[in-house]
Amino acid sequence: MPDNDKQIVIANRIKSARQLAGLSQGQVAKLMKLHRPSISEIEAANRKVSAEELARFAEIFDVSVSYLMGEAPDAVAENDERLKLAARELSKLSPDALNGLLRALAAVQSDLNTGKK
Amino acid sequence: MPDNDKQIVIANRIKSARQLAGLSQGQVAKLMKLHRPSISEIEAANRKVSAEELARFAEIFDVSVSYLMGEAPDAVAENDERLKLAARELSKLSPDALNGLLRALAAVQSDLNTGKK
DNA sequence: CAGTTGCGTAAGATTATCTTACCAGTACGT
DNA sequence: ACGTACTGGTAAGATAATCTTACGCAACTG
Repeated sequence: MPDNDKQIVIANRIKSARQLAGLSQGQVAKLMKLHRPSISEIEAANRKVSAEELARFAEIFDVSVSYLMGEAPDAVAENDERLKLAARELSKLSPDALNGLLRALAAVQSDLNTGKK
Repeated sequence: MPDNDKQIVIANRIKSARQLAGLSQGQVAKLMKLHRPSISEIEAANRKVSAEELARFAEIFDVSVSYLMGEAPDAVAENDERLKLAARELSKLSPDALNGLLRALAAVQSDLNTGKK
């Protein structure tokens, strides 16, 4: 499974973040309400980390979740030029208006898909 | 255990992001190399989501990981994620429909600006 | 040396997930 | 109406992951 790369990156980030936070595995285990061996296995990439656990790690170490996931800071890929224009229009709306519009759009789309209306 | 709240939030975000992306559970299951019932259970918050899986969901739906985690209600970032989803909805419309919608948006916007409603 | 702390790891018990299957609702064409 | 296909929820046994306890070892400290 060459897809474990991600898990290894996450494991390494967790370990280094813990060390930089000056915490022992035992202390972290207590804060996470886990047993110490679990922390050890997580840092060795022998155990998966759930999304909830990842959020808690980020809290404890005071880092962002995306950092623990080894993500690049900026990742807003906009391919279609028209989408940019549409998004720019939308960005001028208030959050409430945007909310309503999103629902309306979803409705329109499902109508198109099902051939209704 | 208000600790399951997080998982419920994540589950809801995944479900709504999937729907807005116009994908069925089966399609997502294929992309994730999981079985469809697993997607169903994840969206029902009956199964945990691993960090790796969360990253993959974010890829597939083209949203940020932190959005799926229900994090950082940084109004701007939140708005940005919703804009992405809205923009993708727009891309599914016909050119004519899109043009009309853009005009309607401009009208709505001017209404907002002038305090009308 | 004796005690402590931190970390890694093993093994059986426990729990979660997977896999297959069946079900109901919806939409569409015959 | 019918049959077919697509979507989503859920059950049950098989499978895989995690937990829990325990042991071992190295690096310190008094």
